[in-house]
Amino acid sequence: MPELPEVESVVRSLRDGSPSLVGLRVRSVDMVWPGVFSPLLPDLVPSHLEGCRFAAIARLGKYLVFALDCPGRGSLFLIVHLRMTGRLFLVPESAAIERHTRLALMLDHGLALRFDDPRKFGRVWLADDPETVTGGMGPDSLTVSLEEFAARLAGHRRHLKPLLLDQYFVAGIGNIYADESLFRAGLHPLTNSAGLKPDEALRLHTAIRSVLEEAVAAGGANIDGVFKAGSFIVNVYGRAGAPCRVCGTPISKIRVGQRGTHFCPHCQLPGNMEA
DNA sequence: CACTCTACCTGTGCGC
DNA sequence: TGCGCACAGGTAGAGT
Repeated sequence: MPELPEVESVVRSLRDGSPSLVGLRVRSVDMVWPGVFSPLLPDLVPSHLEGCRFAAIARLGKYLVFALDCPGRGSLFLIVHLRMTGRLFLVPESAAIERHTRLALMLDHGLALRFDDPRKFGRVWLADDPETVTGGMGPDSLTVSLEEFAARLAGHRRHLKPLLLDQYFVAGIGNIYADESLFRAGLHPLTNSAGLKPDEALRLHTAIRSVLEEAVAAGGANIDGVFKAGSFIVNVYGRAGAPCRVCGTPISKIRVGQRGTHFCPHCQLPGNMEA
């Protein structure tokens, strides 16, 4: 389940790895599953992409944004969201298309950029301006300032868990890091954002930043037997019934806004939650 | 504005 | 062993 740290890890490996994607030119496009471009008309994709050269790679929330230089048309952006199970990686062009391969871009030097996604949730866009795809998202959760975060919190009257998951509030947090951040902040997931005291808002901001920074440094999360992008060890996500690593109380699991939500009932006191 | 539900998908793991 | 089914979750969109 790629969230901000996992997406950042993909950006870094494609940009800073050897070989780097930056500088490579698209020679041809294999539209293995055209639906990946939905709702764009897939017929138009190859003619837009062929001849374009990868110039830069960035991350906006959970989106990967590839800036391309295209002969005769200037800049173009290829934008990818991995959603639940998408993976993006460089392979030798001769590598076989696999069962879950959805898109392959044939590049210079016998390389190919592959997008594999068993669940078909992941999506790819082409745009002259990435804002047409990512526009409206909140500030990046890795870099948002305390002042802006606190002001945004006060502007809503919602439970903290669904608020953190809302990409229009802050961008980049998913179910794993929402639960981990609330645990580190010592805040119950049903705490109402509008009633947060200044020190609680500070704790939450600090927790989000430190959790995400540690997870980025670790190359993403390592969730026992489920998900293994990197080596970040979770405290609550997926640990229902297991002892809290701080106090030993069994971790609780509830549903909040249709989402599995994990927390320590001792370390994360109900506070100002309603009901 | 806040919420809930549904749809989109398929691999996994459970109970029987 | 095998079957059926709940479950996992990011996001959009519709409905309450």
